[in-house]
Amino acid sequence: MGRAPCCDKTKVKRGPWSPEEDSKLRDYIEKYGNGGNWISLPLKAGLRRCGKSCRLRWLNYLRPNIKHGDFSEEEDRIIFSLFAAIGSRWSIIAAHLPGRTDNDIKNYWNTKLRKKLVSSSSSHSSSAMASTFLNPNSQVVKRPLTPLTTIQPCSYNPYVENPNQNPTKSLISNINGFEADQQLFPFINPNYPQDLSLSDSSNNNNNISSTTGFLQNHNMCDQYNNHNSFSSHVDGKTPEIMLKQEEIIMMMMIDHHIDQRTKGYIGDFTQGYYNNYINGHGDLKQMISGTGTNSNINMGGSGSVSASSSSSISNLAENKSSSSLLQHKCLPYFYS
DNA sequence: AACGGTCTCAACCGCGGATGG
DNA sequence: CCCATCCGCGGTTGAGACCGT
Repeated sequence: MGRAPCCDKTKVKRGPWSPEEDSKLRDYIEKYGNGGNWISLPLKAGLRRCGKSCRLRWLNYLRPNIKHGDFSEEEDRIIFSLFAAIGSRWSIIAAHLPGRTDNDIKNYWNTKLRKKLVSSSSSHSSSAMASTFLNPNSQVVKRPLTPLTTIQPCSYNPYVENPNQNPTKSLISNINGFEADQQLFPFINPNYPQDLSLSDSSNNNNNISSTTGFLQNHNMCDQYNNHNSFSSHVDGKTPEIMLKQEEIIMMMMIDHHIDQRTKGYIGDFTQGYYNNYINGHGDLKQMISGTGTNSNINMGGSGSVSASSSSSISNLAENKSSSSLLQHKCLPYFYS
């Protein structure tokens, strides 16, 4: 039994909005707002439309200060950075781009940016990132593997948003206890040379990028920010944005970890956590055992977190293979 | 000019979460 | 605590525009 429809589809108009309908909706909202209820708005405004359709039309098209047209290179960089950090959370990404809607950004990513990414990555020795991921024994990885046996403090947190740009919405504020854990996410290489060229002296915190809000000493995001994204490395061989397998896994684990936090699990992000996670994901295990590169991973600590109620594990239980997780969280980097 | 393939993007769909009775 | 309702989100669709032959 499916969910009841939000309105009677036979009694509402669908498809493109006419100028008259736009005018009615704009006039009504400018006078009365949405009255806290989109469902009843169409009736009050004299529109034969579904409330959800009105909401969408207003948010994506009619609302003031909507920016249409081409995206700037700076906007591209911000989208790349945020997508790398948080994936397809379009509404959060949109919050960093004044005037842009989540729908716009989603469309832009799907039609333009992803292709840009593919064409750039494919210019590196036949899609370096794809081959790195899909063929674990690939020799494309030039950067030494991160020594994960050493826990290094890491200030990167993909869920931190620039407090200067977006004071209203911060995921971190909703995830109790998460702040402390960011120091336990060592999926960056702390020894990798940092490029702080975008440090903004006008910013009170010189470690925060004025454009993206990401802390400057995060390898991955800063390499998006500080270079022409996906351009050739100086040595002409190593795409700087390349993710290592353990970085990918760590990103997935972080997502998993946050999911657990939101469900009230408060265990540490540790060796035990890592082992539980990997053991719960057969394909990851296979990927790792196939390479041997991560066999000495040691997350430090001794605590452990049950993985049995995470959304990731639930996905497995529902026979959504963890490849779908890979697809969601990782493959956007590797489309070829 | 005609046609077919591709691209774009506004709009729709359905789900999960939040909220309030 | 349960249930109904609404909101907001991300994924998907499809009509029209565009492009190449």
